[in-house]
Amino acid sequence: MLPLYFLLKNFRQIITGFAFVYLGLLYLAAKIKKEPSMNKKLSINDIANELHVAKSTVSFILNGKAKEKRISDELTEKVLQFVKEKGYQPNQLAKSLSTGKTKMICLMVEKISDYFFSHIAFHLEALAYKNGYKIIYCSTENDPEKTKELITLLRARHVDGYIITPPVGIEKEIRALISDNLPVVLFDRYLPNITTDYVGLDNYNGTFDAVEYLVKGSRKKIALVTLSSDQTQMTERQAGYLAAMEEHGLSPLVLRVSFENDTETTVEQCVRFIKDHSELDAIIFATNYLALSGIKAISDLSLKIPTDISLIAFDDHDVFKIYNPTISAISQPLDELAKQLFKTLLDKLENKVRLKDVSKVIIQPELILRGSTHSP
Amino acid sequence: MLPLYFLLKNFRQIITGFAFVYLGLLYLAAKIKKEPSMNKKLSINDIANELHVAKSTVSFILNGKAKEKRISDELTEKVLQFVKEKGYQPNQLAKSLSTGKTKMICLMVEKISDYFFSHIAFHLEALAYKNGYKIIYCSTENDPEKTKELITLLRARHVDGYIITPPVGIEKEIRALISDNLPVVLFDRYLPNITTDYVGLDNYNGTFDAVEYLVKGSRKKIALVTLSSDQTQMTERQAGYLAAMEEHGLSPLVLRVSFENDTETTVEQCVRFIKDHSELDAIIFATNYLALSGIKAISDLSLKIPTDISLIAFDDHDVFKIYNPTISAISQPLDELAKQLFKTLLDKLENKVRLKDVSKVIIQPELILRGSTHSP
DNA sequence: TAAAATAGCAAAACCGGTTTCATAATCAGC
DNA sequence: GCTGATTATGAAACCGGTTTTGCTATTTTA
Repeated sequence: MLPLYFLLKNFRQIITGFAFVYLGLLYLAAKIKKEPSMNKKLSINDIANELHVAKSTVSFILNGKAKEKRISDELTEKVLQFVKEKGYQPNQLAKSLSTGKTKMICLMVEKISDYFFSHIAFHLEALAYKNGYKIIYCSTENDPEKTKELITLLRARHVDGYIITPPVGIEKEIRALISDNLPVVLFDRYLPNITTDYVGLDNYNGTFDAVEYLVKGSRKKIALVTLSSDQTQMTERQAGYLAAMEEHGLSPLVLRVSFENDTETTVEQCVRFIKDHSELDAIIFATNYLALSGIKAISDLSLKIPTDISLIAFDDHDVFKIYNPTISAISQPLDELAKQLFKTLLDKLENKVRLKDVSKVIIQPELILRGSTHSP
Repeated sequence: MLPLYFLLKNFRQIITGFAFVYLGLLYLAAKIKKEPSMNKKLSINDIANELHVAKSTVSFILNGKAKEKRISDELTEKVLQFVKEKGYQPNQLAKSLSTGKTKMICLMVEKISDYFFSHIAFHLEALAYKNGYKIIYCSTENDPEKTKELITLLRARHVDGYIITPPVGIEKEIRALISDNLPVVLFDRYLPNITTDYVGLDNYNGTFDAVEYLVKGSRKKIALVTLSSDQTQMTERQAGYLAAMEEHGLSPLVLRVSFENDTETTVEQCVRFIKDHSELDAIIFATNYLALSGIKAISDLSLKIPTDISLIAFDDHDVFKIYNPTISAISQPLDELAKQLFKTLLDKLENKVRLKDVSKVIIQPELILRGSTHSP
């Protein structure tokens, strides 16, 4: 107890001593701080100091809560004027840290350079921009391990929501996101065991209708060239094809190409496939880049499109419009997909829809008929 | 002085009173905090509390400064073990706020869905990933006003560096970035009045060599189809063409197409152009999408490639490899460009190179000869 | 006319990290 | 036995916002 007693007894002297030291330090600090004249960005503290107001007051005014917090019009005007003059931009990092919202969303696709994904990215960005969001993109390259790591990294950055084309094998991580109340919208393909928002194409109808159309054009030997992939969009496309073939009593013929093939290998495989099945009169390609390889193969074999063989590609491509002949496609409405995708996510982000309520949006593809198919 | 004196006199009692109140509050706070059992993420504070250490100590250990700060191996091990068990991920926002580094870079291109840009984006992402960076992309759509706003938004988010394909008219903003010591690498095109890092193609040589090649193949009437744009990459391509034509004593012929054209309009303009100049025996297209329109035009006119007319496109495209005939291209080495681009930026970000020292990297294009050109 | 309500703003706590400074304990040297 | 250096760690300031709480002066109500 003695030291405490000593303290008490000499309280005033001690305080006085400290006060002088403190003043001295203040002076020095001011001296030092003024010196560098750095072009440091204006902070809310600077504004508060310069105007001799509390920073809370400034914060309220800047966030449009002046009325609510009963701050005088006079002061409000003064602050707004000052901010406008100085061109103050609040630090988003600080804002994010305190609010917990980053206004960033993650776009995780298979490969950003793909025609389909880069176009979705473009449309999404426009929508995000309008709503004050920024997009971080990443490519999963269909690697579950890489994807898991990406999710970890993005969680550390506290992005507000996720748009993902999931590779199989990341069910646990998606579930973790959901159970932590982070909005996730799956896209293009889904994970069968996971209940969450999804936006995608009616792949089944796409190939089904394509087969129907070819059949009407008197094609009988219709093959499907697809990827050896168990992703839903691929299995659906195949299912649609098989169902339509069965419905018309035709025997299906499917070539499955490895995902890891380079273009040359795929072309070779197509060439052999077509040679081995000389009776073929039509091919449906399950993706646009498979179609590109297929076209090359057909060209190498000197077959005529559509006389010898009719073609329909899943997913449109700029090239299909200018190739000779032009190539028919089962087209995904890119802007509509992006729109639905963003709306679904935004509804969750802005709590217009409860997190638990899932929505599935299935967009209908459009069969765009061009020169590569006979009209019925 | 009286109240102060009163305070001093009753100091101990007051303290005791406060102590009890404090303890009571602590208890309540604990009660309340425990109740929700939220799955709130582990913070460095939680770790410090649970292990009864200061958070500074934890921070040092986690940042590999244990040795430097002479923290005992024992404690270090204990903390690391705990962190590993609980799977702690530090909050990047907090980290960024205090360090001033976000480990994010901005990729600002003309349009992310373009073949060229989306491929650059893909390569860049891979490099960024390896180095712990994330990329925010945005499309300028060549609109200086939009671009200015984008820069403002990204500055507020404190991205560490910028990779930009600049539209003309944002000189001031770029200068502002530079003078605030933010690394900026311009790319694909540059702003003549601004001294900063740049990575781009030798556009001049690209068209120059293309003309040379065509001339060697006995082509005399060589036209250039380009954009009516004053961006450097375009003016350079045109300059290379004009210089080569002059060198060979040939009279140049240039069609300038508006940037805002839709595909149909461009095709029409090409058709008219070719019709109006029936003597044409070769065309160089200044971009790959112009070439696509041009090919369509030529196909519509039933001209034979390369018999009637030879073709070379600036910037390769997947389609050029499969079109019949295949299309020759002045190819930009995408991975090399991305590599140099990222290296230039990273050198600045990691202070391997001083901010003021600018580097210009000019990549040589590769003339890829395919079916659309006669061999000399 | 005193008590209660409200206007108007300041102060402080908080978000989750990093970094500087302080302190206590031990040990070497004079 | 006192001083000074070293070791090992804790406390606190800071980054720049948001939000809760607190305080005073005035106005309204009983």
